[in-house]
Amino acid sequence: MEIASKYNPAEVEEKWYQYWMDNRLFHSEPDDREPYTIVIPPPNVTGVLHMGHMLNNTIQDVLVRRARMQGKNACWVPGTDHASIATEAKVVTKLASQGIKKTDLSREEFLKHAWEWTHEHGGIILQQLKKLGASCDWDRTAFTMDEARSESVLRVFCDLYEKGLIYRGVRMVNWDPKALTALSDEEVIHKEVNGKLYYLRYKIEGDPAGAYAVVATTRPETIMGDTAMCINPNDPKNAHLKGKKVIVPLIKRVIPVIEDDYVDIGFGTGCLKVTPAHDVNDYMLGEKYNLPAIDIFNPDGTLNEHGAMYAGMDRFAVRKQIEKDLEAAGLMEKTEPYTNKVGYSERTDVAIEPKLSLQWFLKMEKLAKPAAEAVENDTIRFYPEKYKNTYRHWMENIKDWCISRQLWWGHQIPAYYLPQGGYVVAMTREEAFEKAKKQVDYPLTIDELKQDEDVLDTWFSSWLWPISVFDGINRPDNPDINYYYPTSDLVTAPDIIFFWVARMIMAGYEYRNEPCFRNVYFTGIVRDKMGRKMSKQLGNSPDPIELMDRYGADGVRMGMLLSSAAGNDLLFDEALCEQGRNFNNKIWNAFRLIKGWQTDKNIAQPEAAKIAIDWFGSKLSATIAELDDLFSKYRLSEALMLLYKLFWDEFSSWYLEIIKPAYQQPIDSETYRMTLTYFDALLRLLHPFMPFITEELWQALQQREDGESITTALQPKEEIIDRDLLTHFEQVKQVIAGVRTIRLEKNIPNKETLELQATVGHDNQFNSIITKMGNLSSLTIVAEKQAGAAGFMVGTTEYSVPLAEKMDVEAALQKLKAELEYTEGFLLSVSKKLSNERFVQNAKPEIVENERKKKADAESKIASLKESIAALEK
RNA sequence: GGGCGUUUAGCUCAGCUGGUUCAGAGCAUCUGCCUUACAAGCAGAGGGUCGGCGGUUCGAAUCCGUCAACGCCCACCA
Repeated sequence: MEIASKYNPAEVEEKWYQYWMDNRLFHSEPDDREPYTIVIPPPNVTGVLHMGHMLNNTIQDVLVRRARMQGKNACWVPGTDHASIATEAKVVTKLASQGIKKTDLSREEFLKHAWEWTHEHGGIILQQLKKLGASCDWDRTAFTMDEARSESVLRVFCDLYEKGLIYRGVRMVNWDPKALTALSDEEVIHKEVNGKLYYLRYKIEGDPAGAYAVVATTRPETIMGDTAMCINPNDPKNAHLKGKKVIVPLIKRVIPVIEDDYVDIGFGTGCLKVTPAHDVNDYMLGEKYNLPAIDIFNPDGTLNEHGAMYAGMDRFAVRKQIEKDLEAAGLMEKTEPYTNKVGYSERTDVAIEPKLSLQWFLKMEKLAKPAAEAVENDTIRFYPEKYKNTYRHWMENIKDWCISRQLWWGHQIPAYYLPQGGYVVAMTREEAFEKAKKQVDYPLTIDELKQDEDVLDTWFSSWLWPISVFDGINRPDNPDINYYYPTSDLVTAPDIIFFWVARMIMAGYEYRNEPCFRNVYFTGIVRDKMGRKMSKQLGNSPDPIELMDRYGADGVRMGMLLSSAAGNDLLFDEALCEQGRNFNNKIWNAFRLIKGWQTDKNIAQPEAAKIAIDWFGSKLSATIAELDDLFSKYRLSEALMLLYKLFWDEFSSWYLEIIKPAYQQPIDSETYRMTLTYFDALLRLLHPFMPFITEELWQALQQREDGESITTALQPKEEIIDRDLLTHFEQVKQVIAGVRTIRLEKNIPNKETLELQATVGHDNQFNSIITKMGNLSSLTIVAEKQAGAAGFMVGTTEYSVPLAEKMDVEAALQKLKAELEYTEGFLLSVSKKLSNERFVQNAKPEIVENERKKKADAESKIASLKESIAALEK
């Protein structure tokens, strides 16, 4: 059978994914085995795969596949998120393109469109994950708005309400004038903006001279909402304003001057305009001094009737216009350039408007306590650990969570308002009706109940995810939740540590009284190789699907993993995928070589092969031990690199080359058998990283049973490690490299055999290997180095290759002298150390001993170098 | 304004509790090879005063201080 010299991923990937599905290899049911559970960070239901998903899901798949191959009952639950605000925005845009305005639709009509959109685009991303090789249990696919998850959300809302943790109230919230909804603090991104500081003149009421106070503000358009001016009581320069009233420019409303030491004497003029409806601090002052709050904005950021002559204009247009008007009226003292931080909506990227509104909130303090402790005492571990600090800081300063959104796409808040005021909270309208009847003493029909129009924040469903995917909220004692929960690892990006991770931990303790996962692996952000964040606008984000077409899923997976330590940003470079692809090809060709050999039972096993088998066995075991350690620390890219080197350098370049029979010659069956065993083990070790090629070759390696798969084969175990052998073998490699270097330097073709002479200290037991790999005609021990031979040293043993042609004595001398000089310098520093009494006294004995050995070795090396030099100089 | 983190070879990064894993890896570079598994390859080689300065110590990439650059998170100074 002819095998192509290049691996073609396209031919095998789909085939094996189908095979895995057909044999339900990723499906999990509770049993006696130890569970290993991961819940996917659910991507937006209408999203498409981007590089961040690639990284994140590759890591999860590596962990899941490895756990599965360790004999654990591995369960990776996939699913999608309804992404309330993002999806609603997409639907609104799509409708707009068809000439339909959201406001023209009823809630039901809009939701119909949204569901259509969801069904049309939903699940694309899950199909893309299959291409990546994600070994999810697709039978368990969940959606944050499917029936079970929705019921969970409502149940939790009712429960927290009953517990008194959810309340409704008027608060200053972050208002998104584009999405027309309130946002949580976490959804606001502060950006530095270049603006102006405007100095406005507020005339003092009744002052005959027309004196005025000057107020510095960044938002002159809000003066119509001013209900006071505030000064610091200890500010001498504004003392004359005490007890006075001032007149708001343009609209000429009279407002009092109040005093509070919140005001910074040094900022601006020390006078602060107070607009309780549009600034968080002003709101607090308003509360304190009982000031009226005048809301001058419509929800969309235009000015309402309180905006007087600016009514109907957009807030930013008003800012420009009012500047001119104030100047014209002589009420603008001056403006100066000023940079300040402005909050922007994470989703719509418009400036947030602080707005007083009636919203639902969740009290966080009680929920946060066990969640904070769990991370602090390492019940839940973060990788990398530095995020513990970030987490702690947030938890200690946690504020109540605004959970209501003025949107339609989401879980509608299960609060029902009574016709004559008041409300009840219940799972269903029917239940609400029952409750309501008991509360009122007037006749009530079920239709008179009006359900709250708002929906819940998306994260209010996501925070239940590790529990709700196993239906642990609705049925808290079902076999799935009892078996799979707590989940094992969570793999996610650090930017949602507060949105999601922290809140999941809270929900976990509140509803299961247990951590929701044991370990959290934070991935970095995928950037381009120039370090820029990948974005659609920059167009620097490659299409993952296209990448996989080009390099194979395994190649891309490897590319992602090669440079991504936990928590480190990944500078994505296609060259890494190329490296991944090349590695696939290397494995493929090693397979071709092995498969091409004919065995012959009658050939005796060569000594070199026998030694190589022993050596590689130890090397393999040592690597497995190291691999286990790396995995326990979640150092995945190092783990992969370790295997890469094991396969490429140790197995291909050394082991295979040593055992390789001469061209078209058969191999002895014992060596062949062991080689297949090793290859099988290597494939299993590599499988979590590169699932497709390893399955393809594992199946081709020998006859497998129907439905058998490497995905459920066990990881190879560590066996005996002969450290001595490993050390010796490294010296053998050096000897061979020495011979090869001489070949290269002297321009001797590989085909030509060489003689190698070794002085005392050479270990004869590896001669068969050295002879084969160095293509030697003889390897002899000599008492003294022959003059005119090219040489090198390994440890304290000197090797030389007598050459027929005349060698370049000068060059050889120079090389030897340089080495002598270096070694003498080295000896000097070691001797110095040893003659230092304090070192000998203070350092650990084994270290001193080591220094003595270094000294002895250096001395012997110097002696032999001097001899060689003397011989040459004769 | 607070807090955290990073700085080691051209690039991306390892170097745990100070001393034989101490100056490393992969990629890139250079040299020689189309040697019938693989040129997407083979063999070999070069390359860093471990960000600067100061300190502790017999000994510092490693500990302490300080400065600098960069990055991230949090924060209501208009």
